[in-house]
Formats: sequence, structure tokens, C-alpha cells
Amino acid sequence: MLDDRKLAVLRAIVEDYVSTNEPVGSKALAERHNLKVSPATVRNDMAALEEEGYITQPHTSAGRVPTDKGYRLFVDRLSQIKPLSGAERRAIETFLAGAVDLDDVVTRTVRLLAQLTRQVAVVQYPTLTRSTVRHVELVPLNERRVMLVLITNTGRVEQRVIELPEEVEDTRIAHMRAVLNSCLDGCGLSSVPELVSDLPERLPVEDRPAAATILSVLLETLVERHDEKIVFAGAANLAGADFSTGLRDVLEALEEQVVLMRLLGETTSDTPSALTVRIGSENPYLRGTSVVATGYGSGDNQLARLGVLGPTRMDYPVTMGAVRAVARYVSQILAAS
Amino acid sequence: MLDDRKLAVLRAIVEDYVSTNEPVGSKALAERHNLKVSPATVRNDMAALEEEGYITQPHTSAGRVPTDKGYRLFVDRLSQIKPLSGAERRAIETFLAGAVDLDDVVTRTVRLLAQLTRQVAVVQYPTLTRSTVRHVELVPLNERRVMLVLITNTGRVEQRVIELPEEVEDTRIAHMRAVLNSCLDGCGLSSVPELVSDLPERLPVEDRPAAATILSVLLETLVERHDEKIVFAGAANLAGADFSTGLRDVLEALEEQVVLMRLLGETTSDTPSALTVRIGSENPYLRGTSVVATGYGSGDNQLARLGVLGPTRMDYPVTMGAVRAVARYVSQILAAS
DNA sequence: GCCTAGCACTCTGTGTTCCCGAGTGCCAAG
DNA sequence: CTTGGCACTCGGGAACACAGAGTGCTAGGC
Repeated sequence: MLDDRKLAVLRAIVEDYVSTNEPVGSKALAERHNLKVSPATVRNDMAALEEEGYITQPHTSAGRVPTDKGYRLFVDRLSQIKPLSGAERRAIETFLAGAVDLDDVVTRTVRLLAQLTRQVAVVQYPTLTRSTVRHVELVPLNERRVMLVLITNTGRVEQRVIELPEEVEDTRIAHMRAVLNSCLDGCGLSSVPELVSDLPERLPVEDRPAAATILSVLLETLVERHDEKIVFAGAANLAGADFSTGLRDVLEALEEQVVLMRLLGETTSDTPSALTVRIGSENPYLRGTSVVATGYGSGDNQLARLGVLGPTRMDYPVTMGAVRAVARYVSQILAAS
Repeated sequence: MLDDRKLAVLRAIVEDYVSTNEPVGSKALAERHNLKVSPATVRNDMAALEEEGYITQPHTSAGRVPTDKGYRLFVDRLSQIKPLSGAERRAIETFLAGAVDLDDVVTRTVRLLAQLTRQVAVVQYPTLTRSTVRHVELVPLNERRVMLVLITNTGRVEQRVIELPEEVEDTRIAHMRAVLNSCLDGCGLSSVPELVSDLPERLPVEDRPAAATILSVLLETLVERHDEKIVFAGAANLAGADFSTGLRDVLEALEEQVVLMRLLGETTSDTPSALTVRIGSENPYLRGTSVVATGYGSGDNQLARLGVLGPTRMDYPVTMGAVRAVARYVSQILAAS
């Protein structure tokens, strides 16, 4: 039903439309890509492609434009991910290597990706799930308050100020800290709740109310910040593009963590580092945009997702190449620290 | 030269133009605001105002529009800051009170301000300058690496992974930590450099190379993050407005920390909590936008700045009220923690 | 001297019409 | 199955007219 030439025509349409932003007609197509057939033949193929729903025409007599379905076929079967140039690779490497902490890694990554793709980049902070506890710190602020600092092996630091139910001396706080650390050091975050459950019993009776308060905050910290935090960059790149849904909707979505999460999607457990491409109406919200995303993280320890968001009319091969490359480099950086 | 009625006319023009977004003519003006004079008289006044450069007309025979100079006069002499409603005040209070740490305070503040003003809100993280050291932590990661965590009294936490020049045992690290804390606890960040200068001499000779490395990173941390970090929210509010300079420029500026800093401006030391209003061409970059900003922080300890950025055509009284109110509440919250 | 009414004038924005050209679909011939 | 030819469609730009809002100016009234 769709022979090779029809597929070639579809590929040509996608490529031309992406680069020119204008509906592409049969004549221009036959010329630019040497298809060795006449415009009339191309027209027949186009009619077939339109019949099948891969392309459409904005108005009766204009050129053709790919549909979401057309882009999908293009991405799946007609294109190859385009690798980055050597210069780009080196630039990425040196830029990311300069990061001083996790925050910095994430910030640099998101900017880098935005610049590289000229789209909006989105990066999710590594989740705590598979991380392990590196250190727990209790810093007395005054008699009734302590600051809880939780440091994980991914370099993440969580902090909470805790109001104690009663005054507790510094030495007793120090003791609790020691107990906490001996108990949790190196343990996976997911196992913290059970490890901690019988902990109050190992403390003197008078410390238990304070300990209970501290522990409840600790557990809260673990679940609350699970994988909530997402940052984006490159909003300026939206200015040029036109979205079927208004620009406003896109900007609003970018500031809604929840929506962004849904857009980035889940890392499928079987193929963790595979690129996910969601085109137009395939997206949960924001039907008019496409999302290219992938998981990243060190080794088999899949941590979080990153990707870019842009108009459906996007250079998928290049974008996919950039997303994949950046994800790899970030994973390396994270594994090294 | 500018009698009371002319000023009233200017005020009316600004108010009408801000609310309707259309050049305002003499007839509509005489009707809506009961000026008790005829359109013709208003026209004469308008001609005078235009002569002085307070208003202008987009084309011959359209209504008048305020110039930057006109807005300036309006803000300085013709308007009063509009206080928030009781409901709004309560909403702010409860929303900010729910914050769990400094990050959260800043995030909530910027979102709140964006929603309240329907503009882009910008918040600078409290600077470290006047902060004091609450605690310094050194966490051994392995034989050659430690993590430095610096906690300040403003609830800020800075962290760095440090590569040591040689292997150092955990007990020696613990000792360094103790020395560091005894030396720095409670001291102002600005005094850290001198306090730390003779510190290596108080350590055993064999620890000095490692200590030097750690100290250099510590000092770096202090200067580097000085007042660098700025966040914004509410970019979606830009979608409706029209800027003389393109939307793209505004979005780009928002992602440039340096530009944002310049836009927020300096806190003038004599009147720290005064509202700064920069209108259109008064701004260093982004000549087409206005910025309403103010310092915030606890008590006389002025910490950082926050504000909003929007089109020159902005409801200044309301915006100024919101900025002032939010700054006050955040200052309270910070003082309490 | 200031305010007002009237009037002629100048624009912008909008609606209409017209036409060109790109692009199509279809048909018949190779 | 491919190709050339042909009639058809429709969007978008140019030309044009027109109504309406708003102005500046001048002359008269308080």
C-alpha cells in the first residue's frame, strides 16, 4: 500500500516542511529531491498519503503538510538520529565538567540542551528513590529547634528546620545524630522507613518525643521531594515558533511541575535509556507540541528524565541526537561524582 | 505651567489607557471622569501635556497615550500605592507560612507575586553577605573526597565535593571540622576570610595540604554564590501583553541572571525598603518594560531584592502595593526562621 | 482670560472587489 | 504505472472606498 517511493515522498515532505515552514507542493518536491519522476506522479503519491492520513493540506489548493501520524512514521521508519559534531561533543563535555554541585549540573544541563536544540529544555532532578544516605546531620539552632540535613550519594542535600516539642540539650541532639547515622549510613532511601521504625526504642525515654518529631520530618522529606523538582530553560526559543495551542498555554505548562512531569513521561523500565518521542496529539496535555525525552542516570541506576519540548514541526533527527548525547554526558558526570 | 486640572487629565489618561489598552480621546475622557469641562478644554490641556512630553499620539488623529515621562509623573505625584484586600493579605500569609525551607520560601514567593500581579515576578535569593555561619560540616565520601556543607543562619545550604590532594583519615577530617566550627560558628560570612587565614597553623603539619584545599573551596563558595541566584515565575503572563521590544528579548533577559540583576537594581543603602520603579527607557536593558522592585529581608538586615517586570502599560498602584506587601511578609517569614 | 461650540481635516481600520499564481485533481495518451 | 495537459479552486495581496474617531483651530460667551 505504501511502496518505497511513497515513503520517500513523505520523508521529503517532512524534511522540506521542517526547513521551510511552508506547505510543500508537488513541483518543488520533484525538483529539489531528485525523485526521477514527474510532479504528476508525485501528486498521485501525495493523494495516497493523504488518503492514509499522513499528510494534509491547509486549504484546498496549497501544498501538503505532515500530520502527527506522518511525523510519527517519519520518526519511526524514515529517519536516523543525527549524531552531534565533534566540536559540539567537546563543548558539551567541557561545559558540564565545570559544574560544582548537583544544582549546578542540572542548571548547566538544561541550558546546554536548550541552546543545542534551540527548543525548550526540561530536566527533572534525579529522584531520591534509588539513592542512598550518605550522611544525616542535626544542627541545633536553639533550644527548641534543630536543622535536619540529609545528604545523599547523588550529591543532593535536603534540609528542614524542625520545631521540637520540648527543649533538648545539644549533647542529646548529638547522640541522636550518631544513632541516626550509624543506622542509616549507606542505606537506600527506600529502606529508610523500616530501618527507622524501631529507632526511638534505642534512645533514652526522655528523648523519644523529640526523636519522633525528627523522624516524622525525615520521612516526610523522603516522600515529599520524591521526584518533584523540574527545571526548564530556553523559553525564548518559543518566541519564534507558532503553536496551534496558544503560546500562553505552553508557558503555563512549563511552570506547572505536574504537567511537565506528565509530559516528560515515565521511564519504561525495560528500555530505560530509550528515546521517547511524543508527537502532537500523542501528548497528554499540550496537544500542539512535541516532546523528545529520555531517561538519564549512572549505569543501571536510572535516575530521572530530561528532554526538550517544541513545536510539532521540529527537526526530529537533530533534536533526538542532542537529547541522547546530553543524557549520556550527564549520566557520566553523575556517575563520576 | 501644569495646573491641577492638567494633572488630573494626565492621571485620567494613564488610568484609562492602562485599563483599556486603547489610546484615549478627549470626548471619552470628559465623560468617564467627571471633569466638569468640555472635550474641547480637555483637548487644550492635552495639547499642553503633549508639548511637555507627557503624552503622545500614535498617529495623527488617534487618542493620546502616556509616554515614559508621563508614567513617571503619574507614579511620583498622581497615584497612591493601593493596599491589598484583607482576603489577599490572609492568602499571602497562609501560603508563605507553609514553606519548609529557604528554597521553598523563594519558590512560593515568586509564584505568589506572579499570580498576584499577573506579571512576571523576579526574586533574588538572599545574599550571603550579612549572613552568619550556622554550621560547617565535612562529610567524608571516601579516602580522597569530602563533601563540604555550609549552613547559614538564613537557612541557606551550600555544598561542594572536594577532591583532596592526599588520603586523609576520617578522624582527622572530624578534627578539622571541629576546628572549623569552633572558629567560624556564628561569624559573619564577610569575616570568614580573615578568620580562616591563620587556621592551617592550628593544625598538625600533615593535615595542612588537605586543609588548604578545603579552605580554598570554602572561600570560593562564599564569593561565587554571593548574590548570583535569581528565579522568576509567571512568564505566561507575558503572552497577552505586547512589548515594543520583542517578546523574545524579554524571555531571553529572564534567563540571563546578569541582566535580571541589573534590572532589579541595587538596594540603595539609605532607604533600603523603598520601592524602586523603573519605567521603560529608564531601564538599563529592555527599554520597553517596567520594573517595580524593592529590597526585602529581616529587620535592618537587608538581604536581597524582589519585584515584578511587565509592560510599561501597567497598573502601577496595584503592582506597587502587591510588591510591597509580599516583601514585608517574606521579610517576616525569614526573620522568624 | 479662560472655557466652549462648531467645523473642517486627517488619519486608521475595515470591508469589498479583483486578480494572480501556486497547487491540485482528473483524464487520456504513452 | 507514468506522464503531460488542462480546468478548477482558493488564499493572499493590491487597490479602493468609506465610516468613524479624534484632532486643531477659530470665533463667540461668561
